[in-house]
Amino acid sequence: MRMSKLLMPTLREVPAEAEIASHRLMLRAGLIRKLAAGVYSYLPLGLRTLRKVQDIIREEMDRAGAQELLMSALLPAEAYQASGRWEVFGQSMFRLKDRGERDFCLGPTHEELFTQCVIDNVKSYKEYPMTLYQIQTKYRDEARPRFGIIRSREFVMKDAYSFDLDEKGLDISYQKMYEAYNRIFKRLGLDFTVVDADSGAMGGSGSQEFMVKSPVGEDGIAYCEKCGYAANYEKCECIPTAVDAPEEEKEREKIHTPDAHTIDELVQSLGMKPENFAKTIIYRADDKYIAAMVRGDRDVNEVKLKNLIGCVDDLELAEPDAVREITNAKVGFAGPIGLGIPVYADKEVAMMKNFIIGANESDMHYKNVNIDRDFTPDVVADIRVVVTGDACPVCGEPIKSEQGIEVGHIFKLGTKYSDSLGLKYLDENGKQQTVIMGCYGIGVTRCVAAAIEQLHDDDGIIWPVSIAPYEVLVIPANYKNDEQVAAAEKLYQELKDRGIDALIDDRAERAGVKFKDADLIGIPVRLVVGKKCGEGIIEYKERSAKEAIETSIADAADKAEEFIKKNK
RNA sequence: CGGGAUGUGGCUCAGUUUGGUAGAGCACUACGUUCGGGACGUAGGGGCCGCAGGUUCAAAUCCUGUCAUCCCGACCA
Repeated sequence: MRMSKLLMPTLREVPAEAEIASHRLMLRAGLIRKLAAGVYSYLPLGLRTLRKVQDIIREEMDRAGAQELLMSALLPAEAYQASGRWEVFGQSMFRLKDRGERDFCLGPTHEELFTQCVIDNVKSYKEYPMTLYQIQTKYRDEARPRFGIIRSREFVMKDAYSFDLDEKGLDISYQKMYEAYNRIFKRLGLDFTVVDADSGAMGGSGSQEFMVKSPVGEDGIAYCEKCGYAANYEKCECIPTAVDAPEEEKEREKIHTPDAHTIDELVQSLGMKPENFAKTIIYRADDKYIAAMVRGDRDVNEVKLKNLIGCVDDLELAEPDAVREITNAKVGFAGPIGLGIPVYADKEVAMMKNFIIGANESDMHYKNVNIDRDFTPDVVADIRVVVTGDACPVCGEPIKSEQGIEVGHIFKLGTKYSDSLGLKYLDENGKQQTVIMGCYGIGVTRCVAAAIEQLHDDDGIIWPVSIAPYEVLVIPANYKNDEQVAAAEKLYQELKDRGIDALIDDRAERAGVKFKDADLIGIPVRLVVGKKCGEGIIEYKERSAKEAIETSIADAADKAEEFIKKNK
């Protein structure tokens, strides 16, 4: 491609709307343009990269035995009504009506459609196992789109669904996808981690996320350097630790604690440490109320709590009025003694001695409280959020933490959709069985942003060869020098003849402008035909390298090709 | 959905406090000089000052409403 003909509107200045590196660079390098919040157009360079990502995904999915198909993005309401998700999705679904006032939506995800497709078209158990996938545009009306392409309202996703006759089959299908995903992200040049993830209230034994480590990531990763354990923060199991040296149980005492309704204020007024307190937090789970207890220095993990109580829909902090009614006190003085709702205590609370709790009476707390003697929780379980330094649940070493961008998720769905939609089969004994499903997603557009987030410097993008819009960029340094231009054109032609994605900067621009743009758009190899052209010498530079090296014109194409092949 | 901020030419922003009829840099067009890390000079083109009301002799500027965008949080199959 000739740059003089390429729609590549690079920006010298940073658009005010962009906060993070990938967003800034995608705008500056002319990859995308915004149409509305969370809605972007892909310009030629951006599209080429997006396509290359898709091609890699396609190759690896096909290699793993999955079949590609394509569902509509425009879907009738009925598709989601049987599974109940027409309601569940609520505001985050783009809804519309056709001219006959029938309800439609723009598909946010396609579990139901794939399940229905199999129901309609697969007639015999002999056709299983089967894995289907598509690369498709999804629509979600995010409450808050952000970070450019990382969290947008229209995005490209690869979603795959496996259909198996039994659990053992699902394990095999899942494993194949696990391996395919590892190959895909490696080929995309991403530095990623696989973490255990939450599988939601609907159960399911396996769920793993592929995370690209990045400070701008929206998910927390807890990991262990020693044994390699890694989990989503929400999922990470917590090993309870006792803080107090063993001591005698003391007499329980009611104490006056005026206006001390936070742990901080209690610590101030009583001169104790946060870990001497147990906080009791009132939640509304769907339409009933429950209490959760964790140590004063811990936080409740709402995902764990939600899974534990089997709360399907909504788990939220109780409204202040409800708290006052339940505890007979101002907000901030809740405690388990005499509380009329179920109490879920964290394992660590069960290990505490002589601790302090709210007394369900305004401005009053109890001290020297002991579990079982003074109250008995209905359930004791792991319901807290992991913190850095906690013991690794596998080997006990201190846990570390990092932020990550979720680029892939593989998940054993089980029979959620096959049950609700009726995907069954007759086995060889004529007995009716339910098909078992898995689902596997990759945020394709998000991968592009994640790659840039991880691979850039102050000057611009540093594309890995596999997804670079072009592989080699040829620059005649002085466009008025006929010798340089002719040599550059010849080199460009040779690269193209070798099947390399080559780009030539044939614009009537000064060298400085061309170099700046070259760095910004991040083409992996740059060949500059300049002053030493007459001696048969040009400059070879890899975008990731600091320095350029001189090479003969004769060798340049070989050198470039070798690098491309090696890193593709 | 709660909190905060911002809307002025394609981009970055000044002008708003103290109303007086719109400006800079970059980009664009033409010519000349320059020519290996975003050149310089001269001359140009381009703006319903987000939108709608209101106050006023006069509104980018003050008031009311509304829309949009960004940031923090909540939410996130």
